Amino acid sequence: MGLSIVSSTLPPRGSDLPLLLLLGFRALIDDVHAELAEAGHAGFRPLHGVTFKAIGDGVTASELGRRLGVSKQAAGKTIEGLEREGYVERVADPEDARSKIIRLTSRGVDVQQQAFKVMADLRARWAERLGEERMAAIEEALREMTADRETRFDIPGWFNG
Amino acid sequence: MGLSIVSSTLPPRGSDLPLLLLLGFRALIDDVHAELAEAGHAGFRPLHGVTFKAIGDGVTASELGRRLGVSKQAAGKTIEGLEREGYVERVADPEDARSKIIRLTSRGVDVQQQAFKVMADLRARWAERLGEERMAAIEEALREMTADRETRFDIPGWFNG
DNA sequence: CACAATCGACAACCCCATTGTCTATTAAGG
DNA sequence: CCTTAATAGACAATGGGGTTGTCGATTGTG
Repeated sequence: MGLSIVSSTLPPRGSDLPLLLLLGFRALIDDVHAELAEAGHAGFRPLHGVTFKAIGDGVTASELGRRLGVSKQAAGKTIEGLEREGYVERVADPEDARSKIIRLTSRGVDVQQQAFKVMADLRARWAERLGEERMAAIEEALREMTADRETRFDIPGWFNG
Repeated sequence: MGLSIVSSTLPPRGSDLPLLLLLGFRALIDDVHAELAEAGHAGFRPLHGVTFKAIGDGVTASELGRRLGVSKQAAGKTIEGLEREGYVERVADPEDARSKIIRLTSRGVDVQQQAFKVMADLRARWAERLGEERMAAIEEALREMTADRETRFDIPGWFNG
């Protein structure tokens, strides 16, 4: 393909920083899930990872809904799916008879551990190519620029609107 | 909150690189859309930006669907929405009577230009805080690590599964 | 000991994306 | 040419996933 007569307006220099961050993120996540798929977790999606992070050490369906930015009913549906695949379980809350605590099963913890390991491996691979110094500089810089922002888990709603 | 007796398994060092990239991306995108909202484009969502990128200099609904990783019907719906808000228009394809070309209106180009400008400004702000050298190093590193990946626009389907 | 608030479950609804089908148009091959 | 396959976009029917609304049970508050 050649040059088009009617070209789009050129983006100014430096406006592709968000895209670069997104591409980097996607590259890592894709590699992580490729590894997970090989390890028998083919159905595990990036969104599940976020849900796992939101679950943390255990939450109620209502709280999970709040963290994910969806209704508690929607969170319940998500949980059902993860429960069916054996990643999470619901146990009675000893301190509140209304609540059921959602927490990772050993299989869930296993996926998470594997994911963490792959991420660390990928980080090492990046460091290998970029040099440990540059790698650390990137991390430090990103930490600095995002220090005032809290980690939010409502990715789909946030992005899709 | 204190230390919980049952703590979650600790993520290994270096496994938070994806999260850092995501946080950085989100920080930038949030700031961009905050500015756009003030400029009268409150309904403009991150997903719309991706759609704009996928539209490029003009595409058919079918092609847009392929780029976004959704059916042409779904792409058509998205287009209707953007059309209603005056961001895109459909014009007949002079070379193919079946096709209608979707392209940005002047209003659409305006939002895009503004978004580009805000992104460049934010990049400058980052450079101010990190130093131009570090900023450039990050960009260069990300470019290097994502050079072999093509830019894909199927974000929602990719992430949500 | 009332009373408001919250938890999870159930039901009804809605939006959006999907598949399937249709006509019009284009491209390819004999 | 003329037939046949492929593609564009419109329309219809379906389904998944989200939403609101309601309910009984339980908790916390004054």
